[in-house]
Amino acid sequence: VSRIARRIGHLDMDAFYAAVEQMDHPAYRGRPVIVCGLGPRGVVSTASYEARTYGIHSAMPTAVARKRCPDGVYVSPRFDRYREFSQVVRRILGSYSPVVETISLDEAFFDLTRHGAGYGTAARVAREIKRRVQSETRLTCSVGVAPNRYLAKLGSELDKPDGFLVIQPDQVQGMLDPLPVGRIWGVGEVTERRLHGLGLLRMRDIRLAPMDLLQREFGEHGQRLQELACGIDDTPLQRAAESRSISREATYTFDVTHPDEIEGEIRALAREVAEQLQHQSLLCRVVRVKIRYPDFRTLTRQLRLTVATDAEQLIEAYAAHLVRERVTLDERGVRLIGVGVGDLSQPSARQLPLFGDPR
DNA sequence: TCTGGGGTCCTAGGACCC
DNA sequence: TCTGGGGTCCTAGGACCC
Repeated sequence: VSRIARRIGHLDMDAFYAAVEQMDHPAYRGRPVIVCGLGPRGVVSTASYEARTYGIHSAMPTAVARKRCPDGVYVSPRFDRYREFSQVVRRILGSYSPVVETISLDEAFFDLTRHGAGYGTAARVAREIKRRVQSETRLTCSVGVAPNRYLAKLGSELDKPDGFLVIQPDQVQGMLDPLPVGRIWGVGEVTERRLHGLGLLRMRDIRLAPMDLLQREFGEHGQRLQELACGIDDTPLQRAAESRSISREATYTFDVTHPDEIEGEIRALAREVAEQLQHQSLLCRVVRVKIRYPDFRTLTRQLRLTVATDAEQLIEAYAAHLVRERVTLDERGVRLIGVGVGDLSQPSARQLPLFGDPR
């Protein structure tokens, strides 16, 4: 594969869910808005910038947020509404880029390479995209343009909200070196702690670290880590791939204690999963259940089927079997119950029913 | 203050087979 | 009597992302 210099863009809507709520509800504008699970076990999806000044951020328990900002506006997400805006943005990106890689409702990568060599034109086009998104959605976004995905995303992050940042190849090292290692895509809390333990605090430290140290500590991942710290990333943009799993799970306000009730919930979730499977015309060969105990210990049990299926009764029965036979339940009950299917495939002619559709 | 829901990818260990 | 090497498949758990 030839390695052609690229100009990749990344667009990130600013505090997206909260911004949509503020647009739809003028009374919310200028106030701290927190889009979150409203129950006692809910967490924050998105905090508006007003809310962030109270130290509220994504993934924070709603209870904590309420404590920090009792007068905030707390609302549950309306994904259908967000999807509408998301589609507008995607359409705009699609009119400038041959391939748009959607990461989530509020984030996407796009490719500006064909607009010409160098960064002059790419930057101009990206500016235009940003302007159009703003005028067509009335929402602000942040845009990064760089030689690859990883740097483009970093660019949009470094200059938000309402940001615009171009990172050219000769600026990469100077820009990355002082950044904390936690900014590397794929470095979460655990890896960050391990890196700190090794005395590697900034990207520069990883860039200069001996490869055998990184490889000893992180195995295969070590080399990738160093590449990212140097700003190297050759992964191409990809259109949304076929999904590899489908799942439904729920955390209950009160722990579910009775085994019959747990099985009932499992069956209901299994039916929803099967429904979606059928809706997407897919078959599964793995069924799994997930249980989280009150102490947050979490386990999964899965089983492989001999033939791929989308049959509601089968998926329901296997899920019920797994939780009955393979999960230890006691009087403490469970806080979360989940059902999922995996190893998805499209039905082939061979798998079509021989004597008509049994449904 | 107490930890969502939807995903992806990776690793390790055991069973099994030749 | 005391234990190979390589491969595949399956399961479970964990890190990570938005």
